[in-house]
Amino acid sequence: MTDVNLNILDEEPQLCESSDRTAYPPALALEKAQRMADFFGLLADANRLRIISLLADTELCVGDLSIALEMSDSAVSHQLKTLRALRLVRYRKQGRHVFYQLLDRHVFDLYNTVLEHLDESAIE
Amino acid sequence: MTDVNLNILDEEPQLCESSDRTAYPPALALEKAQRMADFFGLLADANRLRIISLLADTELCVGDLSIALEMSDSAVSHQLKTLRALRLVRYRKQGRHVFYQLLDRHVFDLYNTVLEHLDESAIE
DNA sequence: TTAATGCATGAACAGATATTCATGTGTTAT
DNA sequence: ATAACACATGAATATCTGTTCATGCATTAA
Repeated sequence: MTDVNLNILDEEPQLCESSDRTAYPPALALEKAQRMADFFGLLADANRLRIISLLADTELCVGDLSIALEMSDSAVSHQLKTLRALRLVRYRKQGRHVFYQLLDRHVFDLYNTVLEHLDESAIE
Repeated sequence: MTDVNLNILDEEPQLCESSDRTAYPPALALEKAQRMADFFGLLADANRLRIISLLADTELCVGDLSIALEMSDSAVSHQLKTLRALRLVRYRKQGRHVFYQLLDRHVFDLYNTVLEHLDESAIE
């Protein structure tokens, strides 16, 4: 209880201020990190997640989504625009309706992974 | 090639504007969606991802991180504050240094999942 | 043809967030 | 004791982002 260093790996570099940046383990490249961040950012909006959850199971048009999610048509449409831009959804036009469907299953896998994670451990 | 409805499931409800919200499949509850969004939001910042990538392999102090990532001490410290608030990192004080280490492996799993995903498919 | 519907979109606005800057606290070195 | 160092933090700032509002376009209904 007194030894705070108890469970720490002892082979840690302990560089501490070598001031030579190359002495440190290579960090994730900023550009790649930014692309990952953008990807996670897609899932970092509650309404977008709810749209994804619906479009994963069912093909729905904009009006359907706005009713089911109690959002405005415009808000839904804007969200779908971003999902479209990243090819996460496909859509087909039928008359004056536009039906959307989730295209990228990988995104849905991630969605489910985190959903289960939050169920077991209250992340807060 | 002419049938746009080719690969669409035919048992789709096609509700379209039933105007009864309960007629639609239940959307992810807004509160839960928000918690998921917050979780993804944690990973939606390039510098935070780079911090996570370093702390997953190595125990480092604030100064180390700021040098390795070419960020200001203050910016790093602020980021660590948010990671700390969510119990994603542990830290131990040693003299005037504070060493940080990634605590939540689940986050790192997600990190790696997306990292690999971006490697194979250029998401843009 | 005219009106109404479904959707898209640009601009404006509001809220969130990451960084910098200034400052404070505690520790080590001189 | 005094100075330098490592880190934390509040405030201010700038940027990003999601929604609303107004409008436009295409399609269907009257």
